[in-house]
Amino acid sequence: MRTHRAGDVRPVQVGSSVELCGWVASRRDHGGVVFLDLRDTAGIVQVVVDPDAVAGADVHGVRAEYCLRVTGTVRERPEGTVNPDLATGAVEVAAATIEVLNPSEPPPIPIGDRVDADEMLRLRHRYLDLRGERLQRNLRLRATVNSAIRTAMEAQGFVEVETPMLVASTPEGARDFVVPSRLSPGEFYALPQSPQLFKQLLMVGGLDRYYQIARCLRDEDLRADRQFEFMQLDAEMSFADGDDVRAVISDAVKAAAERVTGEPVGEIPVLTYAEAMGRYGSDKPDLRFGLELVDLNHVFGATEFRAFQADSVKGIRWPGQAELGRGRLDALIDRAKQLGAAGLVWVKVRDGATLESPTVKFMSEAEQVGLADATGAEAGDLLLIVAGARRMVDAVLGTIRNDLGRPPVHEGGLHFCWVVDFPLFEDLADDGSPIPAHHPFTAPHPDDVGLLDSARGDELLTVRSQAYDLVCNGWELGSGSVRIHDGALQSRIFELIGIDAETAQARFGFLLDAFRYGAPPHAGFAFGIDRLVGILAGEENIREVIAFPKTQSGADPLTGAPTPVDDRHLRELGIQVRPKK
RNA sequence: GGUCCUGUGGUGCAGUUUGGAGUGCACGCCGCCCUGUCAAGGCGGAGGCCGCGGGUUCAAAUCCCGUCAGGACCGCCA
Repeated sequence: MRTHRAGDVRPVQVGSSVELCGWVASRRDHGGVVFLDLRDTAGIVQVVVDPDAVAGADVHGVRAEYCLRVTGTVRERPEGTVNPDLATGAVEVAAATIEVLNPSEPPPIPIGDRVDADEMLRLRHRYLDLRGERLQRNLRLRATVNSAIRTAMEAQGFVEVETPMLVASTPEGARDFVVPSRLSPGEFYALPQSPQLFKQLLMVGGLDRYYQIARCLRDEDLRADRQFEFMQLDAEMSFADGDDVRAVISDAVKAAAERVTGEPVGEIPVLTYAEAMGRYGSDKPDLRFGLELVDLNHVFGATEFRAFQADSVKGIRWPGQAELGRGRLDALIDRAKQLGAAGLVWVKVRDGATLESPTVKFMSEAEQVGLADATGAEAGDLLLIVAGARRMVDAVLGTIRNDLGRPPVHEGGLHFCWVVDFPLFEDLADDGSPIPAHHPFTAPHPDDVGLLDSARGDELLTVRSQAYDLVCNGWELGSGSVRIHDGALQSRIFELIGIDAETAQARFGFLLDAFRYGAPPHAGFAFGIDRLVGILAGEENIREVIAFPKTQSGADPLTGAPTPVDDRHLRELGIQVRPKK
């Protein structure tokens, strides 16, 4: 039907006949001459129509988003009418014939690079929104990322294996989406939260290096960076440790980023969890900006200032902000309190390193000097200090750091980092048993295995694991770990987290059974494609990189999902729906 | 489960603080004019359950209560 794509027409085609298909992006009808901007997936080209000379449809009747086939001749634009904003702006197509392939009603949302339509309308008419530059660009970028990842993984000997979508439900982790079984009424499949167990079985099965761009489903509340269903690069390696896995994943992520941006991504730095929390107050630190947390414990170790007599005293130096007004300072204090701190002390640094604050009078001379030294304070800076329990101080200052300095997603380049040595347990349950931070197959750090037996209570929370996260610009892209392949150690972990042998066998028996047959040491990783694509596309919201996303309440305004189903259908499944309260 | 923001012709907004006639802006739509525009321009026109329900009031887009929808966040996401 066509010889070229509209957006591909260039001066080399001047003089030749072309046949183009696309949509009317805009029309400018001057009566005696009509300009049509014809859009297709490659871009826009200007078609010039002389109503008296053109064959086919009445050009005055053509409207926005009509689907057209245009034949004509490419010519240089007359002097002074070149449009530098268009890739095709040096040329235009003089129309010989115009064929209306399909007319269009006036579109309910504007189509183009402008993005001011209500998102509900955009989703309801997604097929129109998809015609616009933004989603076209984002979906192509996404395809590029997928392709680069596949190429990189295959080059390293990884085999793509598909795992089932109908799996067994497990009580751990996120809420499962559940699928009723017709052949076993009253029983249910779950949709996979991830291929976790299957990929470990593939290792036992000798596949050695597995990967999959896998769809994962979790029935949890949606967010700007979370949908019910999302894609992960899921991978697992045998005879490999965390370093091996991180090297492979770094390679794939870098390949994707480089294919998209054209810029090399440098070596990805590795931080320990303790370092990330200590310096950035976050396990997903945004390394695009400074404002690092400064430890002040050595300065205020013997202080008379009651507010600073605490487990941890830390601060942030905010350069050049000493003129901040009372209102902003009070807002920072409120923010700190809202985040769980008892308060927040601000100190303004004046000329000659004089400190100004309602609290300076409580600090000794040596403490004031020490504070200025430790933070590297210069005249004009503002210091923000929080004291209290160590975890709270880090968390509060980490959040405030992001409040103060975090740039929009499209600014500041790409700053990946690995965070390693995560704690094995995130907290203690009410009965005192530790709650796993990752999943129960995560191997403890080799240096801390002894602690599993000796540690009591809170001490267990210091046990490190061999779990690691990949972070970019403050977004958690994904996580992985070295898995336990030793049956005795696995039993010990189950015991610690309060899963007795019987329960473990009932839930994970098939995996534990498999591990009895010479399971290889293995480690793996999974990261979210949607989030990576979001960052690379400069989008704050992953709905912008998904063709057909759902709203925050889990609805699809286009198809109307979710919907009720027929009673007959329910009866077949042995399901009765309870009336709403 | 919770906190906050938003809801006004087809679209994007202003109007809500301080109640007084559906008032306004831009885009789009319809008609006419127009041979170099590119978000074309000119003239004219149509188009409204102010999300929905209730309350207060002589009077509600505006104040109050509830509810629905969308969004941001907390909880949740091993």
